[in-house]
Amino acid sequence: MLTIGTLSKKTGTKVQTIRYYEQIGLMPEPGRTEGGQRRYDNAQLDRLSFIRHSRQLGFSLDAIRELLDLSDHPNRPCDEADAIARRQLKQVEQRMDRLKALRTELKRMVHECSGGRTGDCKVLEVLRDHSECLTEHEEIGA
Amino acid sequence: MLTIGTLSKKTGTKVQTIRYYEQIGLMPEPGRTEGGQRRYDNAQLDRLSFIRHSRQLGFSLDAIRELLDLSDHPNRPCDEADAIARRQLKQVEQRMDRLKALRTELKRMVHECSGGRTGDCKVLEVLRDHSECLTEHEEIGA
DNA sequence: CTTGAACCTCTAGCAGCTAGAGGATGTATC
DNA sequence: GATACATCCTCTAGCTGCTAGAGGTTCAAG
Repeated sequence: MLTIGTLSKKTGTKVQTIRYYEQIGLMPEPGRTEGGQRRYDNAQLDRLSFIRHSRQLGFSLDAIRELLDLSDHPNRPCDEADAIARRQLKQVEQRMDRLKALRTELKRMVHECSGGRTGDCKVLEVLRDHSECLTEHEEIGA
Repeated sequence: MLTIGTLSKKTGTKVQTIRYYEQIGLMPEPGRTEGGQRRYDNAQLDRLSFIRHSRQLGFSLDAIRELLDLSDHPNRPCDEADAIARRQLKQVEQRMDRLKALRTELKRMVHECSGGRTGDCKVLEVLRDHSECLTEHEEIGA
């Protein structure tokens, strides 16, 4: 019987976060002591580890919900899990591409700054005028 | 005299977002018609473009606030603007590193999935057991 | 039996918007 | 001048994924 604090330490998840996962139905409601404190078993520890690990790989809570669901039904074909992972991979690659463009632009900005007055600062100039950009970049909401 | 809708179209910013920027003090309060509708001038259009462009480059609203402030004082040395851009560049590079590790892991997951049942799906298996990971990855909150 | 760490619930906050309700204004056309 | 209708207004609440704090209770060790 594990307390929420133990679970927290074992998985590196904040206590509040565990309760949050329960609230949104990602973690099941655990048993309680007479006094009303949560007590977990190993299955729940595994589930939380799964969630955390998936989060580290960048999956959204919705995606994780699906993955958990698939994981709970070992006889279903695993195409879906595969598709979710592929989707995630694609997203990661897209984000990387965008970041690459940003890096190029930022490097150029920083490089060209000659250390004078803000009035002729290249950094600010570039920000003022998009047309100076050599690469395409659209980061917002990434 | 530009309406908020015109500003919106010219900068690719949602009307609501412009009002939000005003609310948090990033955009100045514009003039109003007798009826109370906002009317902008070109200086304000430039300012919004600056903000948007900075957002596209991934700067936080706080960073943008600083950059705008610097931009408003052309006689100050531009070290600060430079420092902000460097900071941003560093962040972008860190995010790229993390994404690279994630991509490796995701690729491996997807690659090893043989298309059977979820019960022996490699994707789910990897998520279940962090120790199978070949690379370090810590993405959460990135 | 007392102490004190860990637990409980509840509310509100973070970034950076976005959406919708419910109503007023501005402009073009007749 | 009337009408139509796109656009504007304010206000509130929602999104993701947590995180922090107030104010109070429970558990386990000594």
